[in-house]
Amino acid sequence: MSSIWQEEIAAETRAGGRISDRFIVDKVRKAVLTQRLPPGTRLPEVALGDIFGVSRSVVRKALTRLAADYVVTQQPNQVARVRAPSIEETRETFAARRLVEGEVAALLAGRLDETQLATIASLVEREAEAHACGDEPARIEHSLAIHHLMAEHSPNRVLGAMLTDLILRTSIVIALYKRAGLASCYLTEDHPALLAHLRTGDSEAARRCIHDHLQALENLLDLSSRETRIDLMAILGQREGVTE
Amino acid sequence: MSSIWQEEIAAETRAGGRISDRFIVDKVRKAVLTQRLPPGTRLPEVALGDIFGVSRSVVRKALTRLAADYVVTQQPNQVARVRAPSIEETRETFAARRLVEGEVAALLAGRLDETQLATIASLVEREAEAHACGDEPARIEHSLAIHHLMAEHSPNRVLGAMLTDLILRTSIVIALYKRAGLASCYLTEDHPALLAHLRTGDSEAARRCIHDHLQALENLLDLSSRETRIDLMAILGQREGVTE
DNA sequence: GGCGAGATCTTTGTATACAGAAACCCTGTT
DNA sequence: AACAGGGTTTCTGTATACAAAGATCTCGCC
Repeated sequence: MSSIWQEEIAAETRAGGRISDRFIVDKVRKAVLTQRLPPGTRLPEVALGDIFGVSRSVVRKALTRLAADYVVTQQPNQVARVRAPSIEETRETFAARRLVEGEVAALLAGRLDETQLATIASLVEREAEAHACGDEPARIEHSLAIHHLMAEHSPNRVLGAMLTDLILRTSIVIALYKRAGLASCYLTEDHPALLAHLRTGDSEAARRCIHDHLQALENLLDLSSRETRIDLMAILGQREGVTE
Repeated sequence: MSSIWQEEIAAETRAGGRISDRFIVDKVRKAVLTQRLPPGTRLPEVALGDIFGVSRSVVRKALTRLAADYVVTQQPNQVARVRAPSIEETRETFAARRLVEGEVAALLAGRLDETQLATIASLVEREAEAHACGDEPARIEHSLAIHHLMAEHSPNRVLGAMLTDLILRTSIVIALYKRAGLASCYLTEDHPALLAHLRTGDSEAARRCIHDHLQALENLLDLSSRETRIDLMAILGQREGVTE
C-alpha cells in the first residue's frame, strides 16, 4: 500500500531540500542493501516518480546511475529491476574485493594517524557491543563503516573508489545468499586483528588479514550451486513493484 | 566549423540504425582517447544533440554514463567537460591497473586455448609491424586490442569489467601526459614476453610481466609535478565546444 | 585603465506530451 | 484443460517547453 520511504521524503522536503537523483540513488541503494527491495523487484519509472514526488526525468537519471553501479538492470523497453547477481558473480565479486581491499589495507597500514585509528577502534568496539545485544542492523552498520572508512582514506583514491563499489556489491550478495539459519555474519576476531595490523604498520599482515576475513565471510554464504537458490523465474515472474 | 563525426553519423543513419545514447558514448569515448576532444573541452547538450541529430534527452543519458566512466565531469548547472585527470590520479590509475591486470594475467595464464593464443600472437605481430611502419594509430589499436582481449576473457568477469574501465582511463592519461618528444610508447619485448608466459602458464611470471610493462609505460610519461603540465585555468578558461 | 553592477544570453534542470514496444488479459478454439 | 490470437493496458524512448542558474558582455564609475 504505502511506500517504504514516506518519512525520509517528508523529512527531506521539510528540510527545504528538493529531491534530486542523488537522493533517489541513495534511498534505493540502501533499500536494496537491507533487502527491503529484494532482487527482481520491478522499479517502474512513474511509480518511483510518484513516490518521490518528481517526474520521470529525475528517476531516469537515478536509474541510469544505479545501473552503472550494478544495483539494477536496465534492458531496452523493459522495466528496471533490482539485480540478482548469480552465484558465479558472487564468487567473482568476493575475489575482486579480496584483491582490492587487501591492497588498500596494505597501503593503509602504518599510515593512519591516531584520530583515524581511534575512530576505527570505536567502531570495532561498537560492532562487538551491537552483536552482544543482538542488534544485527546496528552491527552491520558499524562493520560497513569500518570498511568504508578504509576505502575513503585509501592513499590511492582510484582504488578507494573501486573498493567503495565492491563493498556495496558484496553487501548486496551477502544479504542475498546468507545461509538461511544464520543470524549474523559476525567474525569475532577479524576486525580487532585488522586494527592491530593497521596500527603496527605490518602491510602484509593487514593484507592477509583482510584476505582471510573476506574468505571467511564468503564461506559463511550458501553458494551451493546445485540448486540455484535464486530462482530467476520465480523472482522475475511476479508483479510486485515498489509499492505493495 | 563542422563536426568530427559527420561520416560516422551518416553511415549509422544510412544503415538504418537510429542514434542511441550508446552510439554517442562510444564516439565521445573514442574521440577523447584519440585526443580529438582534448581535456577541458566543453560538451554542451544542445550542441551534441544537433551534431548527432537527437534531442537533449539522449545526450543527457550519454553524458551521465560518460561521467560514470570518468570520461567527462558533470557539475550541477554547468556544462559537461572532458575530464583532465591530475598527475596524482594518473599515478593512482596506473597503480590500480597494475594490481588488477596483474591478477587477470595470473588467472589467465595457462587457461587460454590455442585459438585465443593465436589471436594474441597475431595482434602482437601486427603491433610490431605497425610500429616498424611508423603507423602509430594502428600500433595503439593493436596494443589496446591485446589488453582488451585479456579483460574480455578474464575468468573473473568482475575483474574483467574493472580492467576494461582501467584500460580506458590509462589510455586517456597516456594521451594526455605523453612526453612531448616521444613518438611512440612502444616497448619491444613486453607483449611477446607476456604471450609466452600466458602460453606456458606461469602465473607469477605473467603477473610480473604485466606489472613491469605498466610500470615502464608509466615511466615513459611526463609526470613531473613541479610544473603542472595540465594548466586547468588555461584549459577551462577557453570557450571551445565540440564544434570548431 | 581597472573594476563592479546590471542586462543579456547561454545552458542546464525538470516536467510533460506523444509514439511505440512489451506485457497482460480475455476470449475462442481445439 | 491447454493454447493461440487480438485488443487493452502499462511502461519506456524521445522530443519539447518553460524556469532557473550560470556565464558573458556592456556600461558607468573610480
